[in-house]
Amino acid sequence: MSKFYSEESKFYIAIDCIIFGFDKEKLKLLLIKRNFEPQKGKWSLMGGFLKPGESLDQAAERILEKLTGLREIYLEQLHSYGEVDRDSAGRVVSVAYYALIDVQKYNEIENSRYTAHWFDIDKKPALIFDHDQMTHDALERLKEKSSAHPIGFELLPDKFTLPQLQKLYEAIHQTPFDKRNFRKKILSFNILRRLDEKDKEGSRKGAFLYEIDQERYAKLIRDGHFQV
Amino acid sequence: MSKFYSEESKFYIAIDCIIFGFDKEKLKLLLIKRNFEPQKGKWSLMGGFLKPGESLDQAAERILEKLTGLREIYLEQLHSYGEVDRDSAGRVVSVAYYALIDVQKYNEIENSRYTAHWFDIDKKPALIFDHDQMTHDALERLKEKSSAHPIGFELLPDKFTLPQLQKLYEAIHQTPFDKRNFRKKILSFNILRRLDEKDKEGSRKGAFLYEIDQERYAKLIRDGHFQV
DNA sequence: CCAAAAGTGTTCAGCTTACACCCATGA
DNA sequence: TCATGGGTGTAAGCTGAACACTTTTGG
Repeated sequence: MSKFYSEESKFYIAIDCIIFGFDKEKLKLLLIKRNFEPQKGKWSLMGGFLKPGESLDQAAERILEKLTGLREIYLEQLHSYGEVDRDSAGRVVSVAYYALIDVQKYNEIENSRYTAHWFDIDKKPALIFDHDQMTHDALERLKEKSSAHPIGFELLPDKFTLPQLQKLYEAIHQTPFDKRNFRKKILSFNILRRLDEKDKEGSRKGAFLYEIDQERYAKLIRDGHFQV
Repeated sequence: MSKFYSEESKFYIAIDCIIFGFDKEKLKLLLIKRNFEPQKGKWSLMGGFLKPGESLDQAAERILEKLTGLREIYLEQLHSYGEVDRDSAGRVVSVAYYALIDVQKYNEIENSRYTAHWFDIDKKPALIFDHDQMTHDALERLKEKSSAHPIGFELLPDKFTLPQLQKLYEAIHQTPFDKRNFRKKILSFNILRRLDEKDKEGSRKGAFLYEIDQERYAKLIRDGHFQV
């Protein structure tokens, strides 16, 4: 099989997942207490090692599912990290992926294999190795990406209100938006259907729930004229 | 050293470089005739294997220098490719980088170790493995990146004319720009100094040469208000 | 009846786009 | 003198940003 390359060196390849969530108020990050050495007991991103029979993408899906139980999640490769000393226990090149999930979907699932916790993005603890760097890079990517592609919806439940969507974009960009301009912009894409139903959690008056018109949404992603 | 991970699998890690150039007319791609098996004699991207003592970035720099003799080149990680069967000779995960270089600088260098050739981007031959995919992805990234960051200048010589710069942006975006609007926009960034010198290669009249005001250029990159 | 969040339009400035003619020069 | 590419300004439309009041309802 590898007869041509046999004099070359081989390396461990890890996959690390930056898992973003949103709980109607704040942008969250799912972290685990590392249950193996080195650095056992410290907070870290969910990760694992690449196995021979799987592609990088498949490994990322496997690792994400192992923690959250969820499949068909928005998952995108971020960057590969290859400093020689990045992992204190050996030479490991890590390919980072970031994922967007609806916190409620994860919370419904019993998961006892890991000690996991959702942290507010601005209150996360220091992480092992270069995981802080990865998290920072992922947030930057999320900012860019969510400006030009309607991926923000991946973080919300199927039904959501416009104030919730706005809070999400404000959390990602860490800056407030004007309510009227934001609504005008979002509604102009014509991908939301207003339901005859209100969510009264946030206020006395209640805010209308919306759902995505999947057909128009798919079309918008293809044509790509989304710009928040 | 690796006592913690010793039951995990290891992999070959390759670095492949998508090397873009510009020759005052067209966007080019530097390819080599592969001089080792498998697929010896086919056109491919310049690549090599990661070695134990170097980071991914260092490996990319080493490999780029080996082909072009150039250091301090614009070089950025693109994506990692990890399909199980992407390399027909074994399991290899490849981390792709793209580089921007001034064709003239490369041409001045004698290089006999490789059979290399600059291809017009739209006339490149079919490449081995998933290198066509990598090239496609790199061009997309270059489009995005050059819209929001002034990296186009990396592809030009120290002195260049505005028609040349425009041709470059047209080549990258594969679409024509309006001459007056393009000049207005570029000059509005205040990062170019017009010299008292003309380049007469392109026309009878000759076009003024410009050079970059490095100070303002660095400032613009920091502040990031560039938008073509 | 009051507090708290939801919902709703208009105006202005700045940017993007479209567009046509004269200039300088070498052959 | 003419063919070729270089250089220049203005007007119209569009988009993004700023801004304040009314509505609903639970307590």
